Amino acid sequence: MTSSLSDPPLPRRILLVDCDMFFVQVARLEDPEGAGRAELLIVGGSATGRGVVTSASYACRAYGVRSAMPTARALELCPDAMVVGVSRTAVSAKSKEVRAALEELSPVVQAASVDEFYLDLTGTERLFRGESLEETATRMREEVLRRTDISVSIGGGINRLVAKLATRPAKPGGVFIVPPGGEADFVAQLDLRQLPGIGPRFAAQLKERGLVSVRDGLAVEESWLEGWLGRDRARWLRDRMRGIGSSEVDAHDPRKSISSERTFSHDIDDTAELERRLHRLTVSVAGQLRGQELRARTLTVKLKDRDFTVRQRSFTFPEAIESDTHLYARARELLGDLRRARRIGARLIGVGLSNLVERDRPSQMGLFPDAEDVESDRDRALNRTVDQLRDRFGKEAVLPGAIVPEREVDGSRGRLEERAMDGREVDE
DNA sequence: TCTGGGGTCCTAGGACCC
DNA sequence: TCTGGGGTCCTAGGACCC
Repeated sequence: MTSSLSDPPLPRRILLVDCDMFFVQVARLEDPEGAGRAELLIVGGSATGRGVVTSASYACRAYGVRSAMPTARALELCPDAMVVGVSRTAVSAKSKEVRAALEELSPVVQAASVDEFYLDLTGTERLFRGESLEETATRMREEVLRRTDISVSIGGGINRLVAKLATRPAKPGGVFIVPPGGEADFVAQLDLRQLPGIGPRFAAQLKERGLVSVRDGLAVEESWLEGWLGRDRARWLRDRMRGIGSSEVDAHDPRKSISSERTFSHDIDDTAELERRLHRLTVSVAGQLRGQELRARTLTVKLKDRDFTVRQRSFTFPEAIESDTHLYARARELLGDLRRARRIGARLIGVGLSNLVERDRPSQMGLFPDAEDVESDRDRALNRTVDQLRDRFGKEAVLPGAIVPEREVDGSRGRLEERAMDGREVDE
């Protein structure tokens, strides 16, 4: 029964499970009496007055509303729409539910985003008793809906690219499988702009050269394409136009970065105020970092200027670190660099951590016992204690006095700060 | 109309090493 | 003494995706 080396390899069976207008569905489940009853529903931020559409119901899309569109614009197109927000916590919890349901139905599941999951069902042919991939996908769709109340669409094919492209004809709430061998014909019906990796900018450049559909692209000389794009990009495009792509689905794909950014309701030109915002964000991402038992080597601070210029500065530590104080001390310097380079009102500030390593992996270097950029065990113990305090008493309990002792603190924060500094007193 | 927040990946130049 | 080529790491910026 086991396959031998002489058997031809079976075609891969890759599915992409894509939640239909995920944020809208979550908002409706969270508020059945309000959002749940609104046919015309937009999920998006308007808290700052600078919000954009995160997701819109299909009824709204009929009016031309699209995600990433400024909410104000969406309301012009569709004045009767209800606009709501939805908590990240609820979205993330629902995403985990969908993933857990899929993990019971498929051997390999990789989350590609909060609402997309790749499945590799290669090798399940016998397990599913000769069921076609389409039948399997249909069964999964129904099972996910039953278990999580989330409607999904499923695309399938021999690789990730084709599975992803197949979700388009599958929507809304259906299944579409591209049969093995049918990839090139399937992709040839599309426009270049629909291929993942071809965004507004590249699509415009292609159009300038008369290339709009995949057929247009396939008709040009490859040497011409190489002359324009260079060998690597030309090859990349040629493969995509033929439906050729990777079929690797990796359930253990590690996280590569953690970041947080905020757009202000009004531009900020005051460096001290920017530092306060930066401090809050840094404490938040550092908390996420420790929560995932990671450390970071690279820290990046980002500003979006009033005129939408995005600038960033980053610093790589000799060793991966995790403590609020060390990260913020360096973040503050990076912000200083950015401010010196261009002193102008900012509409957004952000902070990111990358070059992540698992916390308990032995250090790669260990050669910098005296360097000021290396944190001590005591620094780490302090931060973990603060995390425990926050878990017990809420996020605001230890913010921000314990982290920035030089800033003014009122009496109660002062006491908390001392308890946090002592560590053992609150350790369990 | 006035432009979010969370990510991934790529490129290109400079430093540094062999 | 002068010159070079490859590999890796770091930084800044940008395209793209959901």
